Amino acid sequence: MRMTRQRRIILDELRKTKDHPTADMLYQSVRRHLPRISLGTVYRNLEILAEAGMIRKLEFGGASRMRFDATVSRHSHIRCVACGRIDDFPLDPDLNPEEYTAGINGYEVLGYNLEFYGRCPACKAKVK
Amino acid sequence: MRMTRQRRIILDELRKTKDHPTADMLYQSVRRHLPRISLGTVYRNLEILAEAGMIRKLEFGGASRMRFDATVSRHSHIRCVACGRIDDFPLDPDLNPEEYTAGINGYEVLGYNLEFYGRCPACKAKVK
DNA sequence: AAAATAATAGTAATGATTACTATTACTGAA
DNA sequence: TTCAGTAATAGTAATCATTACTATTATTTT
Repeated sequence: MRMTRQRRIILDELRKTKDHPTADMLYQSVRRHLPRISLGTVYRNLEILAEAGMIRKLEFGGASRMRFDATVSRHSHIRCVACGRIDDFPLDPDLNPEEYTAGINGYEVLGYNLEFYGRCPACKAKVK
Repeated sequence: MRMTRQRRIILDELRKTKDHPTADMLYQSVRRHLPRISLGTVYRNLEILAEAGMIRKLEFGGASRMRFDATVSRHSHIRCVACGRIDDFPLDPDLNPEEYTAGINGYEVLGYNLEFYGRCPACKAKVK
């Protein structure tokens, strides 16, 4: 993977912020450095950086648009149902979700979603 | 809310299946009973039924399309990363997510997403 | 039954994302 | 260093799920 000027600046801009921007938000801030960059380049590079494990792609339930996160270490998110803001917070693997409900980052916690992913019996058999 | 023929059949078709269909999948099966129904009607009614708490809307991370679930009681989901299949499974509020990893429904469990939602400090202050 | 209201079918619009294409910028071997 | 090969880009068009719109139809209320 070539670290092009465009790719470098996209990564830098993402790392500068803590607010899990959408592709378009990043496009706006990257344009201040590279006025001729195209939105497609931003999307493509975010995809490539995510595949390389350098950033994370968040497809947050309830939000239509994809969001991106430069923090790749394990952590969780809390989203404000009123304004859509998303904050990081540390995930404690020894806690069950119910035990977090006493105020995360000053939020009033309303609930959580816990979804698992894996390989179903049929696909497990197929690949192996 | 009027329980129109269309709305009734959409609800019935959703209740018949366990595989969390998309709006379009439901549209296909409802059309077998109402050949002239429109996709917009399916979307609108799914929205109305979800608001009434009669069904649940799943916006599963990693899946682009919305999915619908006639089971409104508390439960969780596991998605196959290979084929996209989504299965239900019971959520135990006393377990932390790590403790589920010993095979859910015959799945090979690869991981989980835990996301919280609530009201952020700013919005909490605003509304009250 | 007439008036008021809600829902529908069909179609058009929206908006995020992806695909395409000609051009440009690297890379690495001769 | 040069030049052939390859990757990446800008700009634009296409895709596709969802939502909005509108004239018409169905249901409820008075």
